[in-house]
Amino acid sequence: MSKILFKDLAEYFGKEIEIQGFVDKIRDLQYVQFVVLRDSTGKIQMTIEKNEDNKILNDIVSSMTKESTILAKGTVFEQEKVKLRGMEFIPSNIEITSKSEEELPIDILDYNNKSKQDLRLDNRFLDLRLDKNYLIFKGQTLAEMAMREYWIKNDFIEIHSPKILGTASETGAEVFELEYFGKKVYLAQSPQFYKQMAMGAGFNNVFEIGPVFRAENSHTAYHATEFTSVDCEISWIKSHEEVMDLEEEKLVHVMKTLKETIGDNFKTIFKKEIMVPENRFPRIPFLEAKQIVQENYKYFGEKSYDFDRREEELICLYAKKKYNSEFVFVTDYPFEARPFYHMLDEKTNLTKSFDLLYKGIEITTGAQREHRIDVLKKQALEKDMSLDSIDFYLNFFKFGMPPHGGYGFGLTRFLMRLFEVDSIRDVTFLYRGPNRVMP
RNA sequence: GGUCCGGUAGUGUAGUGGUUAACAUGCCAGUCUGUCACACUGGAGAUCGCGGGUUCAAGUCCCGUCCGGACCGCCA
Repeated sequence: MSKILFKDLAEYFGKEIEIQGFVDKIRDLQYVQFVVLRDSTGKIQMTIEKNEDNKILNDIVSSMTKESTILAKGTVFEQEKVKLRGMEFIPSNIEITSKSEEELPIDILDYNNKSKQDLRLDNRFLDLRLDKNYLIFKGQTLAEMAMREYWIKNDFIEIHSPKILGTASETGAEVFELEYFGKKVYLAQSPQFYKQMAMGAGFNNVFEIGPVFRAENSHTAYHATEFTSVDCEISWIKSHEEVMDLEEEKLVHVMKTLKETIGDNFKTIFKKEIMVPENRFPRIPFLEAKQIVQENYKYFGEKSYDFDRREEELICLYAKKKYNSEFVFVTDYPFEARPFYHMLDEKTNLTKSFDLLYKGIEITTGAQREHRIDVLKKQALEKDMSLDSIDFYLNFFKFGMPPHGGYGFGLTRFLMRLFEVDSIRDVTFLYRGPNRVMP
C-alpha cells in the first residue's frame, strides 16, 4: 500500500511526497491560501502563497469546493505557526480528482447545527465522514478481532449458518417471510438451532458473527430489524456459570484491546475513558435482582417473571454503585420469560439462563441448553409449539448430544453503550428498521 | 402495535390570526499580510410537509393525510 496516511505525515518531513484526501476547509485570504485536507486518519493544512509563480495553484484553490477530493504533490514541513499538528504541506502540484457540489444536504461540520438523524441517514455516506463515526467502526473492527483472537486461542471453530430458513428459528421474536420458488421461507432470527447442531456434530466450541433479522415493529433507539449478532456455543459444560465465565473473559479481552488501541482517540473525541473491568462481573439471580430494585429504588415492575426497561437501568445503577461494574449478569430467569430450549434447574424450576446488562441495557441472552430430547420435547409443548415444525432440530438430539450452552451478543448494542451514543442507528453502518430500508 | 411530540431557505431554529416570514450557520461575490470554528461588507436562497375547512385575513385555529422523533411493549 503506497498511500501515505495523514497520521503518519511526521515521518516525511522535508521529503517530496504525494497525498490524497478530502477538502475539509478552505481559507482564501488576500496573500495566502490555506486548504485543510482530511483522510480517515487525520488532517493536514496545505499552504499556498498567492504570487505569480503560484498562479496555477491559486486558481485551482479558488475553484475548489469543500468535500472535493484532491491529489497533491509537495513537501511537508514542521511549522510551529500552524495550530493543526504544528506542520504544513507546501504543494508543487494540485489535482482536483472529484469536485463536490457546493452545498451539502447535511451539516457535517456539526459545530452547532446538528442535522436531524433522518436526514443524516439519508446521506449516510456524508455523515460517516465525521471522525467520530470512523472511530466507531474502527472500534467495531477491533472488538470483533479481539473476540476472534480469544476464541481461536481457545479452540473455537467459526461457522456460517444459513440465513434462509425453512422454518422459524425461534427466539420468540417475529420472523420475516420470503417467497422462495413458490414456497414460503423465513429469514433467520438467530443462528441458535445451527450452533447447537454444531455441538451435535462434535465441534466442541463454535462462534459466528453475522446478520440476524427480526420482524419486530419496534420504534426505539436500540432496536433494528437487521443487526449483527455475535453467537457462541460450548460443549461439555455442567452449568450456565461456565458460559458466563467464558463471556466475561472474552469481554475483558475486548475491553483491554479497545483501550490499548483506540483509548487515546476515544478520549479525545468522546471525552470519556474506556473502562477495563478490574473485578469479576457481579452475578445476581433474577428474583434477588427484583428485590434489590424494589428495596433500593422503590420501583415495582409490572411483570413478575421479567424485567422492564426501568428495572434493567436500575439494576445496572446498583451494580455500578455497589461493585463498580459497568457489566452485570442477571441469572436464573423464570421459564415464562425464556425460550423452550433453556435448561431448567430441577431444584428451583428456574432456567439455567442469564442476561448480561451493560450500562443500562441488555446486550446478551445466554443459557445452558436442554440437551435431553424427551425433556426438550416436553418444554416445547409447554410453550405451545408444534413438534412437527422443529422436527429437523429435534433430530440433532437423537444420536448423542453433549451437554452444552452458549449466548448471543448484540454487537451494535454493545457499541452503542461503549461509545455512549443515543441511538443504535449511529453505530450501524446502514441502519435497517420498520421505516427504513434505504439507502 | 400503543401514547405523546414535531415538520418554516442547503442545515438548525424563532415566529401573539393582520406590512416585504426572522436569526444562526452554510452558499455566492468582494475586502482583508499566516489563517486555524479567520474576520468584515454585501447578495442570493422558503409555493411555511400535503389536502381540505373556519375567517375579511391562516406559517399560526380545526379536520384528514404523509413523513419523522421520543417513550412503552416485544427483543440482542
